[in-house]
Amino acid sequence: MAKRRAKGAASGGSERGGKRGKRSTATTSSTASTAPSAPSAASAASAASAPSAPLVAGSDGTWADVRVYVVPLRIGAVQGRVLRNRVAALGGAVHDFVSPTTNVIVANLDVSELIEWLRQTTWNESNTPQEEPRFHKLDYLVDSLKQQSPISPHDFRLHSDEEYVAQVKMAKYQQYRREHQRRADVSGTRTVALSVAGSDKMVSLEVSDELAKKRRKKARVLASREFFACQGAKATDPKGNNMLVSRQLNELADMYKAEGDQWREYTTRNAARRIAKLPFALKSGAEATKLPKIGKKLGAKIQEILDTGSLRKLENFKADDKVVALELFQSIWGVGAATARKWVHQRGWRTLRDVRDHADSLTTNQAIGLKYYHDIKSRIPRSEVMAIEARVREVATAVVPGVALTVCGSYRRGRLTCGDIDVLFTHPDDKVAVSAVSRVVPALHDAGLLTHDLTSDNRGDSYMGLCRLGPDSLHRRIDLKSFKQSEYGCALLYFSGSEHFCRSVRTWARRQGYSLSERALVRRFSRDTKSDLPIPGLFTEEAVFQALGLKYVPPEERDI
DNA sequence: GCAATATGGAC
DNA sequence: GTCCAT
DNA sequence: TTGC
Ligand SMILES: O=c1ccn([C@H]2C[C@H](O)[C@@H](COP(=O)(O)OP(=O)(O)OP(=O)(O)O)O2)c(=O)[nH]1
Ligand SMILES: [Mg+2]
Repeated sequence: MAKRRAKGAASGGSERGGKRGKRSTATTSSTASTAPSAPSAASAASAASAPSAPLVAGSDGTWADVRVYVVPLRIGAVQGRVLRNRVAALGGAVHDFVSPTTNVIVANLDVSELIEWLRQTTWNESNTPQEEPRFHKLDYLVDSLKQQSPISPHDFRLHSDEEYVAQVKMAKYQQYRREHQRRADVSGTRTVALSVAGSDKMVSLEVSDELAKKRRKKARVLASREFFACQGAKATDPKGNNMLVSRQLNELADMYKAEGDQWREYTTRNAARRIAKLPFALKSGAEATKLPKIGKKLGAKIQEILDTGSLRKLENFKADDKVVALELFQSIWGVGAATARKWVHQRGWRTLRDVRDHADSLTTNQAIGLKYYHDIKSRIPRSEVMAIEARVREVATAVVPGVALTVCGSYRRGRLTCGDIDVLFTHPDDKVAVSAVSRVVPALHDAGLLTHDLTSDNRGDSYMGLCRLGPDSLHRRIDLKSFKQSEYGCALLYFSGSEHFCRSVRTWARRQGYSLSERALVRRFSRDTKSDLPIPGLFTEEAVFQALGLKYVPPEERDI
């Protein structure tokens, strides 16, 4: 069955860095002698004597939390001094430089000039605001100072002001990407994990790795990890600025999937994910094409959505009964793009009834998928997963003493409902570990929990099938997999997903010269060894993250 | 022209 | 090798 | 569909 991907709510990441940008060396300074124009009549001078007014949206109406930097361009010395004194007199802080605590930046520039200023400035740890500052035009500060009663930025020329902020944010985002195209940090250490006798706990040690240290010299220019979805830590924009766009692109991806167009699906869905997490509203398709992996075609589609609220290409797909049927058929477990295409285009089928009427042309698994179509489609409440886990654990420990099992997948990521149950098994004895599933499966059948097999080879280390708690419960999809303890870190990382997270980690690994599978992390043929070199000791997920130079991400934050 | 995760079972 | 799955 |  083709699982429908998460709706526009997911966050995403681009795994391919943008082009390398030249770094400007210009530095910002409050004493910059660059103010080009003569002081015009300081419009702010007349702003005197007003009581407090808020400068930041949602502030408490005082200036206490306002820490402002005034860009010293197109602002005369006199006007600048007056503004700064005024803010200070009302209790706000005035910064001579942009600092980590600056939260308001005021500039008497148009957007392109401000973008240029951002570009010309070398941003580093000491001058990059920790929280996204608000950008405002000079008028904003002047008017805020002038007001008797408090005004919020949203009351003030809402449209142009928000537009200004959005454009600047995009420029800053791109600046950030450019600045972070840098050399990978090859740590020169690697992790060794030791299993502790009589326990399934393991200990990680970091040891010096002479090989890695040698490699440090040869480290090539690699993408920076913060641009990978698996390190993004960015959730969907809570304000839902671009919901309309991201939802429709995600639906378009569903249509491409229905047609079996894997790569259009992939790019479109990633675009939808990344747009969903932008912290500001897209204003045009052209603006969107500044994001990596959003090119001309997607830009035009986004523009159409912004203009008309809908996308003709998507509407056409949705109105096409062939496409609707393709999607329907692929939602049967065991039916993929090729089979659906055959049924629709060669046999003219359109409904589940059509499929049911030709049951003889189904594979064994498809027949099961069709019979339990609705059971399999419905999501499993977390509580039911826990009940199934308890039964599996009970049976498994009885038949394989000392076995350890972990329910992974969306359950481990903390989802309240799950599409299926994904269970990993291991055991301190490798021989027992790899045979765990094949020993447990017959016992689960005997216990009445397993009802249908979707894998027939029952000697393997992997099982797929249906299970149910009892005659009043729905049939649920369940996957069981066995791994050696030495593979368990990689196995947990794989089986816990999400799919997008998994692909992101593996793409990152490949960029670093590794290949990551559910069993192992291997260094791809290093000249010296002439063949692939498995990294030993990856008993835990932490060890795998560390070996890859990634910050550990708990399962709950992998739900991207 | 090619890669975009990596792997395994069924046929 | 293709299809389908995770 | 995008980017190299
Ligand atoms: O194409 C895929 C699909 C899945 N996986 C991994 C990640 C995923 O988390 C795990 C289990 O897959 P499943 O399909 O069960 O996804 P899930 O994350 O558990 O979500 P659901 O609630 O739909 O089961 O297998 C992949 O690597 N590639
Ligand atoms: Mg699952």
